[in-house]
Amino acid sequence: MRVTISDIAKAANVTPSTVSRVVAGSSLISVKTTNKVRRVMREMGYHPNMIARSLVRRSTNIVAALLPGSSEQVFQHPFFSGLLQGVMSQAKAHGYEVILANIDNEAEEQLLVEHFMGSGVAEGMILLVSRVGQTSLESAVQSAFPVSMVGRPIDAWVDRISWVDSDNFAAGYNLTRYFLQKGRRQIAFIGLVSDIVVTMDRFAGYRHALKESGIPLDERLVVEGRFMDGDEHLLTKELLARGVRFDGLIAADDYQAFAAIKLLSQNGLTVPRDVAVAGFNNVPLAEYFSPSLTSVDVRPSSIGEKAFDLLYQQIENKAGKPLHVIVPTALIPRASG
Amino acid sequence: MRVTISDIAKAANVTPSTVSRVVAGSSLISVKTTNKVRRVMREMGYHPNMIARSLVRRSTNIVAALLPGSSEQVFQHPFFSGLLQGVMSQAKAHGYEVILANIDNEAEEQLLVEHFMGSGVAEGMILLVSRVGQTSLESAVQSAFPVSMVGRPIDAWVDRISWVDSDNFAAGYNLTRYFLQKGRRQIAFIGLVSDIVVTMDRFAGYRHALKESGIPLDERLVVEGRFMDGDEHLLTKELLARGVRFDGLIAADDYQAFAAIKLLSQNGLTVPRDVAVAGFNNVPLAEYFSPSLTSVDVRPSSIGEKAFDLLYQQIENKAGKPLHVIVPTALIPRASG
DNA sequence: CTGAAAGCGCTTACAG
DNA sequence: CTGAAAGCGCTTACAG
Repeated sequence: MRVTISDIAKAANVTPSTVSRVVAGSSLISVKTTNKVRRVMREMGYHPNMIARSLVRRSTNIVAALLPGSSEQVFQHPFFSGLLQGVMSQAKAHGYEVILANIDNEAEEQLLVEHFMGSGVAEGMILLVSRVGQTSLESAVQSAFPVSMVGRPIDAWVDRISWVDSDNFAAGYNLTRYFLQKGRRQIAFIGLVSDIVVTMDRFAGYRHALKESGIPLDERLVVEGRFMDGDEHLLTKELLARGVRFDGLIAADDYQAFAAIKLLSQNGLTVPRDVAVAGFNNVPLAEYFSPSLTSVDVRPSSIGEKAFDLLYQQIENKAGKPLHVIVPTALIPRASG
Repeated sequence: MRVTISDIAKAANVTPSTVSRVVAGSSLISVKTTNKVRRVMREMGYHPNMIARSLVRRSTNIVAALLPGSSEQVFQHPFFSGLLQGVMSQAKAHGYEVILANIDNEAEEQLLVEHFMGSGVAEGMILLVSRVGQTSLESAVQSAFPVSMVGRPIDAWVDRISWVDSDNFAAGYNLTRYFLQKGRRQIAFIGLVSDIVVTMDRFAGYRHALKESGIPLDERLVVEGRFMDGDEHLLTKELLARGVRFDGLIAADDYQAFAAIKLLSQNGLTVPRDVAVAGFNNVPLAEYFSPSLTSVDVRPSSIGEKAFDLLYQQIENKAGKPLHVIVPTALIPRASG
């Protein structure tokens, strides 16, 4: 049997109240009593039961982190690992535990959100999700349950919830400008997905840079589609199938860029000589790949840290207004373009 | 204020006991009462407080997963992502939540283990750690706190604790045989670390295969060292510095193999023509790399699933003996050798 | 400085 | 089939 506070109280000839105060480090208790109780606790191997404490304090020091999708690819994507790492380091710094949950589908998302709001286990939740329009958040927002999310939500939600995002517009703009300055003129953009805000923002930056340079947007150079798990090359395949010449290629994600480089070389095109290629996320592989990949570091662990910080602020101050943080990005030029 | 079981009881004109039974789905309660209570619960938006429930049931349906190291590299290594994915899918299947914790250093490991054993939050813990000799487990094993770990522990612990491991000896053996059959004779092994059992086992398989073929082990072809975070190339650098010819190279981890290929080519050696190269873990990049990397799939998500299963068995049956599971590996031949 | 008492929100023998 | 009561292991006003 576990040793409880009243076991200690008996052994130390005090009441549970006193033991509790010693555990809490109260300065009310005399040094003598404190020492005696401490000794008994040590001897008997006492550990406070956090569940009981949580029940009375109404706080668990636990937050939930919800990861979208259970697909291997999503789970293993370095962006999410980075996010998680940031969340966990800040959680640890503030004495919080992190419950990790993955969302298999939209129906489950609703259930999970309600579960975490209702069960009293988590004091708040972080949605590691960029996809939006999530009705699942409606109840959370209305009941002022602390929530923060990664990725800017759609406009209607933008001020109702705390979020962190990269400056994806600037990142897309800068990357495109970089290619333009290197003399590229027919720059393709692949991996646009209309309900993934991140890709839309990057694309908007790309479009703006072209416009600024007086280059008309050629829609045949834009390939939409959410491909992963080894199907990323289909984007480039489609692009090639359109038969339009291009000398630059920007992919919404590094893995799509890797697949592009591979497919281009299979089609007799040399990177960067014939086509400059770049991606987003600066995954570890970007450095190892041959040619090494020009990419944009979005600092996922910083994003994760901020996501926790925003959540923490809401937990501390329930009345506070939702806040937004933009984490800057950094262009990492490498051999691919 | 949250709605509690007694709020529901009042509104439905029954006692808390009855509501509790309805929540639990007890068949004792009349259909009429059940329906009435259910309706009230729905109307008032009742969610059971899991903390209170856990306190009385003495079970939280939460397990802890402890991840070694906080370094980016470890956290982002696909092997650990795979492990985590497996753990989480089985946890979900059994109605468990997973608290993720990372261990920054050995001192913290001890604290974390004690925390999770003592606080009553987690019903058991999974150590996603191969490193061993861990005195931190002594107390867990003695108090019969459910634990499972990934990676075979040292001999003294092998029957005291449940664990899952790959058949690393066989994997090392098979990979070496594969190179031998392709006519390679001077096969180097890099990334051996004496206190990482995984690498020792892979190395033992390598040595055994050589011996079986009557090829003496040349110690100058074995490079020890735990390198990560971009320093992996130092292993190959050391190997080259020794000035001994080799036509095969086996790295304890794929990332070390990538770094090797890169460094070899910088030194004018072509893979696989001059040197066949292979690694372990079959990370997603292995397929994308140029040349694609021969590797060993260790099925990390299966390992994670088993690790949860073993833990679950102990939670269900505290008296049960520790169990061991070996997950088979698969050699994935690719262009590098 | 310390104690007695109430209470956090549940569950579950025990009665009827 | 339902209720009254005790209890899970803590914390914290209230008293002294």
